Parts: sequence; C-alpha cells; structure tokens
Amino acid sequence: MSTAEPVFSNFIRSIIDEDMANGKWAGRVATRFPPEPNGYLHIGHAKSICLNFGLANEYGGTCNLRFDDTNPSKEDVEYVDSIMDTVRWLGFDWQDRLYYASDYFEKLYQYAEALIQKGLAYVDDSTPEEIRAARGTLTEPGQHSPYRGRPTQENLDLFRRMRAGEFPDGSRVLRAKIDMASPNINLRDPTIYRIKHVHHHRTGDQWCIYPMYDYTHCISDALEGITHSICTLEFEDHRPLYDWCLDQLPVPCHPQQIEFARLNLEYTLMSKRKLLLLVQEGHVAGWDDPRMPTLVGLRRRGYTPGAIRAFCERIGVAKRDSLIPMELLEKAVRDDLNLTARRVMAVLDPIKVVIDNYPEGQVEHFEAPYFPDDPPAMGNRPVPFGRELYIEREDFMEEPPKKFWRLAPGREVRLRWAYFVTCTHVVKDDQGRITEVHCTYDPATKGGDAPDGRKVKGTIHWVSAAQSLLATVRLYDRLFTHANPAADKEHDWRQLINPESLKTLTWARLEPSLASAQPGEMFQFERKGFFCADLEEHAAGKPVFNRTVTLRDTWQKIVAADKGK
RNA sequence: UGGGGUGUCGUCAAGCGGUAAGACACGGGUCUUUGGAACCCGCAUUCGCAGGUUCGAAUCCUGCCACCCCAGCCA
Repeated sequence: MSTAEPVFSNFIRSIIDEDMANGKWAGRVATRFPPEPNGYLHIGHAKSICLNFGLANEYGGTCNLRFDDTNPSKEDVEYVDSIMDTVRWLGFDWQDRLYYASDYFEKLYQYAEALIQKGLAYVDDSTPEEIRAARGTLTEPGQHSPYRGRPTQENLDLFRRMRAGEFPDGSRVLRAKIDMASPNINLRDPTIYRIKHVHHHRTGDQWCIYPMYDYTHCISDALEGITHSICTLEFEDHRPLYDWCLDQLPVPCHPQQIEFARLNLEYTLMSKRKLLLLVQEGHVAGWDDPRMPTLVGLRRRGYTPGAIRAFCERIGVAKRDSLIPMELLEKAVRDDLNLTARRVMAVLDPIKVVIDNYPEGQVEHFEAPYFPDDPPAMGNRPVPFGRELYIEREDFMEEPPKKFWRLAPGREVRLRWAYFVTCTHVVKDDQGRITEVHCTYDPATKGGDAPDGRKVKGTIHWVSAAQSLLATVRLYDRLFTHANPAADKEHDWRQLINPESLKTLTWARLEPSLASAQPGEMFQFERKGFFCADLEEHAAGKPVFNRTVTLRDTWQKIVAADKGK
C-alpha cells in the first residue's frame, strides 16, 4: 500500500551501526515504546513508535510495548486499550512482548531495599515543602535533609512499614543518596518512592507505595534487556540518574539512553494536558475529533497508517528543536491516497444547471473509470446524466477574470465523462442571486471528446440532480490560527483556536455510486480533495463524509497571488 | 553569574579534514477529459559570529552570540 521510503541516515542509526560493528550487544537491537497510559496517543508519539519499532525491524531486533504505569492517580485502562489499538493500527506488532512497569513492582521494591542496604537510599520524613526548600536552586547547592544520616536498619524498617501501609500519603519518601551539591538537580537525592494509597488499574490495592519514573524506567529497560533506550530531549538531564541506578544495582544489563527532539507540528498542539482541555472544555468533539492531532483523530479524518509512517520517516530524527510544516503531513496523505483512492464526483456547494436542448425526462449512463490514471486497476461505475444537473457554485462566474477557465456566459466547458456544454444565460432570484445556469450541450461530444478536434480549456465535475444523493460533508481546516500556538506569549492558546476549523455542509450532492460507501472508506472527490466516510456517523441513506485533505490547488494560488497585488 | 543540549537553504535534514545529499516549499516548463497526478529544469561559492590550525575546515582549536530544557512526592 505505501511504497518503501528510502532510509535516511540519522545519529541514532549511526550509534547502532557502531554498536553492531563493535559487537557491543552481540548484534542485538532491542528497543521499547514506553507510553504512560494517561492519555491518547498523538502524532508526536507516532514519531517515537515509528522510530522504535522501525529501528527494531531494520536491524532484525525487537521492540517491546511497555506501559509506564507508575502513577495510578493519573492512569486508566481506557488509555491502555486505546494505545494498543493505535499502535496496531499504525502497523506495528509487539508480538508477545507486552509489558507493564507495574509487573516489576516487586523487583523494583527488592532493588530499593538493596540500595538501602548499600547505604545509597534513605527514608525522608520531610514534608514536600521542606524537600523543595532544601533542594537549592539552579545556581545554589541544596542542603542535606536531617534524615539523610539515618542508620540502614532504621531505613529498612521504615521502608517496609511504608510498604505495609503504616503511613499516610505524603508523610515520607524514599530518596536515593547521591549528591545534594550536584549542579544537576536530578542528582540532588531524588525521590524514588512515594506513598499513595491509590487503587492501581492493574495491581489493585496491592501497593500503597509507587516508584518514580527515573528509578523505574532504567530498571525496567535493564530487566527487558533493552539495548537502546530512546527518549525525548527533556530527559537528557536525567541520563546521569538513569546510569547511576543501573551502576549501583545488580541488573542484567545497562542499556544506553539516547535522546532525540520530539515532534512539533505547525498549527496544532502536542501537550497532553492541553489536548485534554480541548476535549474537556468542548472546543472539539472528543479525542477522535478529526481536527485533533491524536492518532484516533487523524484516523477519523482519513489519514492512513502508511501516510503517517511515511511522514515520520521524512521528518527525520535529530536533536535540534524543530517545527514541521503541516504541508509535509498533508503531502504524505496525498501521496498515499493518490495511489489508492477511487475517483468519484461530488458537488459540495451545488448550483443547478439546466441543459435546455437535452430531452426532458431522458437519462443516460456514462461508464466512468474509478481510477483514470490506470482504468483497469479499479474498474468503472455508471454515472447518470440528465437535463438537470448540479455543478460547483464556484465553477461558474458571470464575469470571469482572465485565467478563469471554467463556466461563464458564452463559454464552453467539458462536463467530465459527459458532454461539452455552453452557457447561454442565467436565472436569478429577487436578491439577484443566481438560481440556475442554463446551457446547451453538443451531442457530438458524448463522452467528453469533440470529433472535430475542438479543445476546451476547462473540465468540471457535476452530478445529476435527480439521482444525486444529499449528503453532509465536513470541511476541516487547521485547528489553530497561529503556527505555534504554544509559543505565543500574548494570547492564551485557547484564543488562537481557528473559528473556521470546521465547516459543515448539509446540502452537498454525491453521485449515486457513493450509496454503497462504507464507514472509513476513502475517495477522491475529483477536483475537491480526499474524503472519507465518517467512521461514526456515516450510514446508508445518511451519508457523512470528512475531508481529509484538499487537492493541491493552483487556481487558489493564482487567486491569492492576485489578491496580494 | 549553575548544569545539560542545539545552531547547515523559507522549513526539515545529510555531512564526521578533501572542497555543501535529499525532502517539503518555491519558481519555470512538458503533458493532461481532475487548474489533480506524472515528468523535466532551477533553487546554500556557503554551513550562528569572530579568530586560529592546515596545502585544504561545515567538519579540528579558542572566544563570543542566540535559542531550548532542568529546582514534581509527574512522565
């Protein structure tokens, strides 16, 4: 379905190549995709998924799916189910390697006792405020906690009692004893366990202490035999802690953490928190609203897994912050759909056309190819033609500008697959609004070719008024008016939501072949764009289509350029 | 005035001492029963800036500048 993309060099591939050459991991490549089940996956996660699973595939290695579920107060099974669906939909397979950090709670706990035994961790009775105050600042070192010197046995006893549920939330934590004067704040005795009397979606009420990310992630990686632990840039500062934990503990191996720049896409947001607010505050219809950058949203919009994979490969992987143009994502779907979507005709904003010299009541059917670039590939469908048709309102102009090639008084155009027609006159209502465009057709041009060799500059799409299907069509545009809404300092990001991000057309007209369209099916509405039958609301007799992306529109560019002058 | 990163075309991004890949965008053209697609051509004498080393530097050295991240019992 998608053509193979060329493989580009990037710094992670270089690291792996070198490891392969040195035999560092005995030719093994093991990665993992480690989402926290606290939200829906978005296009930024797709970059990470494609990277981790992609690398594993390329090097004949493995990629695990591991839920980083160490904070039960934010997590839910709703999210784990959705994440698994989405990763599969994207086209990746973790086979039998589905893991949860919570599977390691007991081991993690034993390792923590080992740390205490080594004098490298202690129970701190300070309040969260006291801990914060003693942490120091970016330029000043922190102060030792009064509990830092607690004897090993006391630490062990207290930690066991923490596990046993003897203490309330927030009363104590277990901290790694590293260096309160470190210029790297992550090394100033980081908290590795906290007390939370919270029900966990997998372990239930088995635990009331939960390990922190830094402590959990490195050990989970080691337990799974991960070779290359790929994460985003903000964890660069955490790498010394990742390495410290693994150096102190008798873990099976020591994976290498590698950081890359996460994806930023123009005209949208990638923050899980803000995406949640978009949903909660009703700015969008849900996580799968086709305007959302979530993968469920993109899927409902009509984006294909192949397009998303191609996009992720094309944007590359590096360490510098970047903002990717929306056009690149759009280009990726167009490239994919251009090869796979059947071409049909649909009139989004109809205006009636009457062919005055066409016999009243007559209907004929044209066999139109679904894929004109290679007709045998997808076959034909019959398209009815009659005296009354609809064409796109914007395909007619009473006073056409210079480069306008479409219908206008006295102008002859081709009705795709049908006849040449010439506009004779228009009929208007009281308001002066055009209600009908009258034409004559040339019977000799049946099929769309003139036997006399006469050429016509414009070809427009149409549907037969009598046989067309009334449909709802949703036109989606970028969700925000600002290319980087998260970076705008002047406005709250909510003020930057594009009021025209959704236009719902309820009077669109479809050619009758579309009556059998199934939810999720993709089509190209010729000259308008790629559309998909809505996954949720499309039904036979009540068609609902979403515009995935427009076609490249040179005419609009000309119009815009003229306006700019 | 702490630490960690990053600066190569409008936007991404290769390049790893031998004389600036590619993609998107953009401009021009061919073709076209989608102003789509396809195809062709063009598009950084220059790599944040300033010095230095070298026969030779985007690549090495020195200094400077800009931007991003870090003070959760979040991940």
